[in-house]
Amino acid sequence: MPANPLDSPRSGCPIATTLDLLGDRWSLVLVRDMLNGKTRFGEFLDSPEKITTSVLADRLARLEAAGLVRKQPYQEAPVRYAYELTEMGAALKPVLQQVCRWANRFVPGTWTPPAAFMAEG
Amino acid sequence: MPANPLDSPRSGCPIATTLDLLGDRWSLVLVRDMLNGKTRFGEFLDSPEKITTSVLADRLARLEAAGLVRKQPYQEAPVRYAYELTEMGAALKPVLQQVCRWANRFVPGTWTPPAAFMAEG
DNA sequence: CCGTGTCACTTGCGAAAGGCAAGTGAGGGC
DNA sequence: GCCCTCACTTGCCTTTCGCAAGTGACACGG
Repeated sequence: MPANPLDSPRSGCPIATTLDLLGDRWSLVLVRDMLNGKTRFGEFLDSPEKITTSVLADRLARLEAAGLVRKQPYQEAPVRYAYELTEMGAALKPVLQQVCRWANRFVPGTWTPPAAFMAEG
Repeated sequence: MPANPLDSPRSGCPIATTLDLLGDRWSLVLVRDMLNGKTRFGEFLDSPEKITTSVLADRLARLEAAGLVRKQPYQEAPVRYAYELTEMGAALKPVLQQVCRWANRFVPGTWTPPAAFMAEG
């Protein structure tokens, strides 16, 4: 796949184009974690879904290339980076809220997200 | 992957569980087509994203196993099947509408969906 | 009958992506 | 000097994807 899938979408359909970028099992899990305040590599590894380091590094790079995530050093010596959502990335929140509503209604056993996450949507 | 990923979710998180089922580049494209009235194998092949027959057969089977899609014969001799969304599948419409709003706002070059698709959301 | 065509798939194969485990390197603490 | 943490990278193997071709049931035309 290209580094930034938005460079060569399969079609102009907004759904297909979004799936070119986010249509895998991990990207939106990372967006979820960032919406919940996680910023560091090690924090993403701690999530219960257990992403591997190689896939995590790849997804962070792709999300950054696509403009959803910004990578900033939060300290020097040694340099450590914080990953945070851009406006474009944070704007996926209503999408994830709808996903949660759907899953809570139709898929038994899914957790109810914290009220703070579902608010203002 | 298991035939029905909802049998062994990575976690109880509604987002992760939904991605176990729909987190690939094709499933939601098919849901989109069905929401737009397509029902037959050949119709899905005609979409501009050009899914291959093997992936299409696999995704239809998985969506059926998960309860999002119902497969019904619409004629005999030869038997031909129509695929249509169940209530669970059709309930993904608000998710796709949010995806369209996001993409139209942030991804240049995406088509504006027909008003009928975006209505009542 | 016999070939041609359509529909709905299945099969085979090489390429790409994903999962797992181990390694690396910069620095901090003792 | 030694071990620890953090943030990755590398290698290897398995799974999935994409493309192409093949299959089987039937309708239609000549």
